[in-house]
Amino acid sequence: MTVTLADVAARARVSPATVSRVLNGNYPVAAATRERVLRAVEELDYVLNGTASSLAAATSDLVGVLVHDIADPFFGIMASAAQHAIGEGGSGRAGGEKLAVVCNTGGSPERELTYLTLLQRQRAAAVILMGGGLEDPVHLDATAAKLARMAEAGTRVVLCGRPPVPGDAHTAALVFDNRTGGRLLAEHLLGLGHRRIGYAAGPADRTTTRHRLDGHRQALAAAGVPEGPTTHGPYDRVSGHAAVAELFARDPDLTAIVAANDTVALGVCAALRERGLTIPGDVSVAGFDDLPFSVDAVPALTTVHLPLHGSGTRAGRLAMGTEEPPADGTVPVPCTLVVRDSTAPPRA
Amino acid sequence: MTVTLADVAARARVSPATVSRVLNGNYPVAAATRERVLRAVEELDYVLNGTASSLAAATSDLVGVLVHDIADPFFGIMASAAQHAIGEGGSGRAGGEKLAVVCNTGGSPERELTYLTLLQRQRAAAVILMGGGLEDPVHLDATAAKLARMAEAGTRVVLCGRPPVPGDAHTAALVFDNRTGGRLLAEHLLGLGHRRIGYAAGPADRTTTRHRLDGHRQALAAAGVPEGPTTHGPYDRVSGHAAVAELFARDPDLTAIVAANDTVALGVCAALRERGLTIPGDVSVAGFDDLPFSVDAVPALTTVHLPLHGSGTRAGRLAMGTEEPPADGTVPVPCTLVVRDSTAPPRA
DNA sequence: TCCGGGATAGAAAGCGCTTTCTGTCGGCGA
DNA sequence: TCGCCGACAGAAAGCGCTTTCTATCCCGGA
Repeated sequence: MTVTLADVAARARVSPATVSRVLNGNYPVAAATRERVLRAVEELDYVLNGTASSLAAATSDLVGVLVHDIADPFFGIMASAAQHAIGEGGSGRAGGEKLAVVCNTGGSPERELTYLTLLQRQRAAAVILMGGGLEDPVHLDATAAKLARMAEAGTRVVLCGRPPVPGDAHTAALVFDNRTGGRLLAEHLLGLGHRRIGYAAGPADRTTTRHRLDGHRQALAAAGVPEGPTTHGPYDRVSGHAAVAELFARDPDLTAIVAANDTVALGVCAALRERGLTIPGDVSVAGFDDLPFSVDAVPALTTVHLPLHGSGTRAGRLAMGTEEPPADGTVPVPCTLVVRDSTAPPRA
Repeated sequence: MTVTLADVAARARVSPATVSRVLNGNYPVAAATRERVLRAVEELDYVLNGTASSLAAATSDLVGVLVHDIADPFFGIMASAAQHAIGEGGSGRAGGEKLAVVCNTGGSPERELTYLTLLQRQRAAAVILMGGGLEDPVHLDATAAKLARMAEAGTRVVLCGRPPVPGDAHTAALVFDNRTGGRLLAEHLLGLGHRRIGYAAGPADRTTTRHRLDGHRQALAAAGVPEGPTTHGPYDRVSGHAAVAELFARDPDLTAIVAANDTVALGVCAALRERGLTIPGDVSVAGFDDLPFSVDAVPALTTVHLPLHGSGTRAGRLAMGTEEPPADGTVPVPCTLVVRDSTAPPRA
């Protein structure tokens, strides 16, 4: 049926062991023999059976990358960078590369667990979890437990943009400084003179959402400015669009709106325009993440830049073991404010 | 070390065979026995070894989804939909789901082949290739040959947005009617009165690019309007931005620009604005794909809608075997024109 | 000339599961 | 009452590879 290693061995007139050694290259084989084997491989069009190989060697070439939503550029960029880093990062078993696979959890903890189990089944070499976790302690625990077990079994675990599990020594974590990001944005608006700032936040139960909000509130409190209205919704434009009505209902005199991220900001802008309001003339709008389209938005979005690409790359390297994590496993990732055209001093 | 099926069997006081049967559920097992086994699984926290299972059963739960670039929403949306369809689509072996893995080829045929080999190694259950192929016959042949071999070995192959391989009976293909899309867009602009239309096209060597361009030219020819300047570049905003200077250099009197896709259109708009030109007052701009941000662009983009989500879902179903492909394996996907604010009659 | 040892290659024992082939047992028709 | 059959469970033979343990060969040094 399909060509097996034994067939290659027969054709090259060597033992299966030798073929395996040629393929894996971690044992001396005479040049002539190697040549013969490689020719046989070529002639028979042999493809190694990865499942058998993984089984026998008790390791695999699979690296899982779990994201909330691939279609969201935030994850797309990080995942893509990680996959690239993993592809580059030296050869896996059998002279091949690692297979970096990205899986969509849809932000659902159940799916996340399902995928983790699947990856665990495949004895994945590493797993990268991208994106904020849930605040819900039940799910947190379940996930943490599973990750701990996987780490124990030799799977490298990397968190990217998600807070580290307290007390877990096995996992490396890249943590975005969302709190500072939120603070910077608020300080920027306060500095421009805004005093009534609405906040179209992300889902209430995610760590990312809370951290950004925390920083925002911290800045307001420090300036002695009362907190404006806040809404919660998914990280999409519809959510931003819907937020506007709600925010204005709760404070008709808003002069600025901070959005959960750039995509939400786009929705906010659209809704403001529909109300006949200009940006930033009537209302200033700020986003988060500095996604690629933000610079082309009209007006170009003031936002908080997150080094998405770089973080994805580092996550990939950590997963490959190419880069060693710091002692405490946590790699802080700074956020920087990017001021563009969507924010300006309030009119009056 | 790790818990194996034999451990579970011992604990449940049954044979390994029985445990396997309980787990796979394709053989009668007495309720009481099943119960006992499941309890043992639970108690020991047993996780099936997917590699062993795949090896023994000669199939796997892996479904590969190859895309040019996850970070591009075009692919993100399709991949995400496909992954969802695959997740839903009934249980894989061992009561689990299929593991849909998406891989970034970066549009490089070498990486595409590498990933295909990796997937072939893993004895993937199916492979979905998303995005236009290369025009280059050498690479086409290499890929086609590999796909044929995989299909022969039982892997289901689905092409999505890529023309079918002529004479290949094994693969199903969802083909976007890019030609009609290009034609519709051109006819729309011609109908508005435009006679000098520039085209910021995608990479010259991709089928998608050529098909869109073909349709565009066909419409111009039918109307007896001479073809305007054309540039080629990647599907990103920078490419669109750069195209503008080039297009105007070749025809300073352009009244409309068609972009390779919406992302490119964004770059075109930005460059036009930098030149002090208004859209659509001075120049009309049209995109392609109807990506989510197009409706929020300012002005909202006239574009060609591609049912990305639906196509991804269908591709997923075809890969799962949930949906049967038509006899000739080709599923045509229609494009529809979406007229928004970025196109208007030319000034004079 | 003889021997120790480095360099290769082979034999064979698994890796952890699936599945075919055999039972075993209780019940039912004759 | 006997025999047959269906329902269930176990034995054991792999699936295709890796890797340890051995064997062989040929070299240089004594």
